[in-house]
Amino acid sequence: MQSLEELSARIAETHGKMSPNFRRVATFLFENPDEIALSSMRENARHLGLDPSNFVRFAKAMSFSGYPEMRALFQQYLRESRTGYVERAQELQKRGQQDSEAGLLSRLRASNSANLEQVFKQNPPRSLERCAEFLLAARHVHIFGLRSSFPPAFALHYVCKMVRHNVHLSDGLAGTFAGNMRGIGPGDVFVSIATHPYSRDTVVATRYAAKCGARVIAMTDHALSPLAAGADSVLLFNCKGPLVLGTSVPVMALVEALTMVMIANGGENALNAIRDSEHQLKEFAAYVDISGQPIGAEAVS
Amino acid sequence: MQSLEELSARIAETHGKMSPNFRRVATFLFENPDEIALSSMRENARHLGLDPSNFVRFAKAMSFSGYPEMRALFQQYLRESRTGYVERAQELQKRGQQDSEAGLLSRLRASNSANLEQVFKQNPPRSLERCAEFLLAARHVHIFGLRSSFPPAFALHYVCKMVRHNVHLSDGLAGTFAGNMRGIGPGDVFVSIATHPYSRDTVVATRYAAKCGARVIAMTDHALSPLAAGADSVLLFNCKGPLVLGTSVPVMALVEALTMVMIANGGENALNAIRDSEHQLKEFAAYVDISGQPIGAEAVS
DNA sequence: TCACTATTGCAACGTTTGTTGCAAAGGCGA
DNA sequence: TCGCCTTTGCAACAAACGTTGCAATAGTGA
Repeated sequence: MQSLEELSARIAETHGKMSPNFRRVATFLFENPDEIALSSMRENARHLGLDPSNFVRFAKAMSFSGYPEMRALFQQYLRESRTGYVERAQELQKRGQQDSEAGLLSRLRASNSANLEQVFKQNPPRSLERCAEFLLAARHVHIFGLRSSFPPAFALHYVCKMVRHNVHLSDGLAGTFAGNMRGIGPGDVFVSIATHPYSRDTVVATRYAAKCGARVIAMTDHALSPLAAGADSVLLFNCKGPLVLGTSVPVMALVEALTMVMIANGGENALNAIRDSEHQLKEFAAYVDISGQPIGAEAVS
Repeated sequence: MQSLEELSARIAETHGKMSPNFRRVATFLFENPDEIALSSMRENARHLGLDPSNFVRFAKAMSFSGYPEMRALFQQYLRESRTGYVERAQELQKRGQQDSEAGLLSRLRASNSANLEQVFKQNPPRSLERCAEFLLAARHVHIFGLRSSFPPAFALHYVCKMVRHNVHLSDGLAGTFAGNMRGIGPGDVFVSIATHPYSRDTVVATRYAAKCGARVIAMTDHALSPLAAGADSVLLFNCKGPLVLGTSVPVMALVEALTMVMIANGGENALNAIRDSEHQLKEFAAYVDISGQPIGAEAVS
């Protein structure tokens, strides 16, 4: 018995022949897997109104050496993919040899779905609205994200720039951090994006912005992130998955949710601004259709 | 002390004046929050080579009544980040009854889910594997994506660069397209990313690359896309959603699926390359922990 | 009905946990 | 150098833990 999947199969197979109490334990396992991992056996027994021994006997009936061995599975599940790059990559390769390529991908898909759910769960509409208000009311908006956090930063900047012109993306090109942030102060908004391990520059810049009196919106992966400390608003997302490196899918979803709320709250102005941007790009023949011909005004879909 | 945020602030505030061991404990908290929740105090102490009492004293120094009270915060956090199916379903129903803001967001979420499903449906493992082989065997890899397609291009480049050094991202900085692609030819791979409306530069560059004999991987939104014509491999994704502008979430998922397959197929070499990248970043103190201190080798868990 | 078996709570066992007093070690100013 | 304060490991403690033998109970077949 080495995986939750095996345990699940074993339970399903014997569920019909179980005693009432065993059945209650089994049900509890499925409905509260996190509690198995986090709470003690006795606590869970108390919560169920059962004697602790039921849990021990259940574990042994499932051919574990004891309860701790069974619980270890649930703990492992909870911390799955929360290890370092290297370990995760090794696991990835192991799995790749065992399972088919398709299995790997389906795991990725499952993790994506779960992470997306979490983004919407962890960040209530109120949080997003609050951030959107900050952005719309800001004198200047600075967006900061490095390395793997650069794509979402760029995406946020790309959209914000359409709605408002005073939006700046710090890409650190040729060490221009300081220059980009010159003059930041009260009335400005600083959006910083980072996940563990946190880039030094991002942390420093965020603290500097806060010190200068700017409002700070932190988009990060954990409430304990150095970005979250002292931020005016914190938006959370998960970046853990079966990938070797963190996934950016949830951040992107979060960024897009934020921009959507911002545009919705920005009224006609925001919509018109976007329409203008689009039109301008077409004017400059930035886009082409399938034949390679520039898209003219009449070709707008 | 009732929340992780408060704890975070308290630690950040006193981190400078902490004793060496306390600092190690603090660092451990931030880098392994899950282990605090899941493992026992003694286990974590063992893992750190520290006496258990350090943890107790640390908790008390942070004005907890004892270690369990501190750990409860971490457990609660882990619990909340992983809610059960039932709660999720209930919330889903609630969402439907809520105001328009939430309605918009739930539409966004639904569209995200659907698009993600489609990414995995439209691109069978075989396609991804084929692309991964191209990338791993290439002499040089060029990645091209502009505007809203730049984030996924950057993300792809960021990961590929860890595995292979001969990967180039065309960002069009100062009109350097042509320069970046100089010398492209047989044995090279050109990855181009674009959605409707297609950037003129991307189309031109892609055709040029194909003409030079490079293999072309097209990541685009439609089989009829100008990128798909003449490409050696086409990966498709959807970019339509309730947003005014297209969504980048599906492309990111596609990019990450591709990189995952690539790493899984890359063997020890890919693994070592990532290990090197990671190490190099820490060498240069690119990352910090909560206090703003560089993450040194001894802090690597 | 009786006898047999499976089920379950109880109570005690040894283990591990979180905790704390104490003393040794280390650092710093006078 | 001395003396003081902080830091840290050690060892012992109570509490909580997982575990198990035993007896009471409930259920089943003859």
